[in-house]
Amino acid sequence: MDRKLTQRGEERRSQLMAYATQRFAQNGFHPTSVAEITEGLGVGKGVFYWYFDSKEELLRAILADAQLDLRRRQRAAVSGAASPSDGIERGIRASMEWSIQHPDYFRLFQFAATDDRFNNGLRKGEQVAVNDAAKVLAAAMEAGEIAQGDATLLSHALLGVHTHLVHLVHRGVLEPTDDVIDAAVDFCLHGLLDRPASA
Amino acid sequence: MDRKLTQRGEERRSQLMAYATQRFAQNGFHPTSVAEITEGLGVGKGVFYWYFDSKEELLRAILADAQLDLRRRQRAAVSGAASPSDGIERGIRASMEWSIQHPDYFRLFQFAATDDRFNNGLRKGEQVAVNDAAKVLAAAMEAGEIAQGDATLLSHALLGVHTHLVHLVHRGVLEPTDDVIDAAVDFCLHGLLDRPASA
DNA sequence: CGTTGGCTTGACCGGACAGTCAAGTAGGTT
DNA sequence: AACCTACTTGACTGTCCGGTCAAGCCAACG
Repeated sequence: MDRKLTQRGEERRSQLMAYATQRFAQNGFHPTSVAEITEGLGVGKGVFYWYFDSKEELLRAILADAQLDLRRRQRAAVSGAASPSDGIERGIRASMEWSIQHPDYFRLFQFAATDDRFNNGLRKGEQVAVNDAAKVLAAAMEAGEIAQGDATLLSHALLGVHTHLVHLVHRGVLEPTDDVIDAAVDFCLHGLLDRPASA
Repeated sequence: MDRKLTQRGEERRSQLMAYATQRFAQNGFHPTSVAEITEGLGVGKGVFYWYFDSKEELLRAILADAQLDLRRRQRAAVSGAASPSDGIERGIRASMEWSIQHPDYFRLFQFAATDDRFNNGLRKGEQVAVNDAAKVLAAAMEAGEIAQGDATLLSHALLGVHTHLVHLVHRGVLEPTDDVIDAAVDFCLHGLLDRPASA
């Protein structure tokens, strides 16, 4: 869908995306109908199809936006790092903070990962983020700051810890405090065996 | 749905569950219709509703079965452990092996975690498994085999590593070899900083 | 061989849903 | 004022879906 949009049009489009994000996250993608979205906004159904080709395209657009925002945040965090290993820590912290602050986006990512219709689009973005992380890890290995290993696989391990712990925060199992993030960082850096006394 | 089932009935029920598992995993729960399941099996639609109250109940039954099987495998693995830390390693290995061997179940778990209609049922089971793991971790801390920390949170961190790496195996990003499991175990035990040379 | 009850059939129902479209509105430009 | 075009409306369509049900089938048992 490529359409010339006025200022007003852009706002309407954003409004649709924001409301749909909320509904999809709370109610699920499939169970949420297009009519539910337009009615929730008090507009006619045609409005939706003026801005989006389909419900699927809408979700794809939402996911792309969210990924862009997350990556911006990650890049900004890592760019100020004093050393590779500091970059790792900043990356983990920034990712977790963002994910905790954006529960709806996080939830949509989780859903999209289970559906091939959307997963393919996500993978590209995840790939880029993981490659970035792997580069930092490789640099840290090079600098002797961390032990040798498969940088890509380790990046994914970090991602796994991040994802699962954030999920628990959103479920209310863990409090959204810095303690959780600290614990995640400690675990990623030291594992179970060799954890610093401060943990 | 409580119904007296003959041998034949039990087989039909299992057949429905097995086929639905496959379809749900490949095509998604919502996009897969009941008619698709019964037609795929070459039976009338009424057969489905003889064995299950609804599509939802079917998925719940599948998930419960899968969880039971996984927990059996985990318990068997951990029961033969020589020490708490050996139990941790066995638990991780058994869980990953099971998840790699049951991609459809794994995928349904992932989906169910994104949908409140099913997530609640899953949590109980996950809770039990995590509590088991936390007990082993606590014992290992007690025995001085691993550093002190929040055993529950650390169990979840292990779960996060497990889940994400298995996901990659199913996506074909990683080969389903023991190397992946070895790397996961190493990461969980030593983190990034203090990894043994063998890694 | 008749009866019981587990099992199967498939047409049917009410409703919901994604997407369309002809008609209309309104803000900006000339 | 006339006009253009971005935007909006909401009834409508065709389809599909979850679930029902009256009727029939058949294996087992007495």
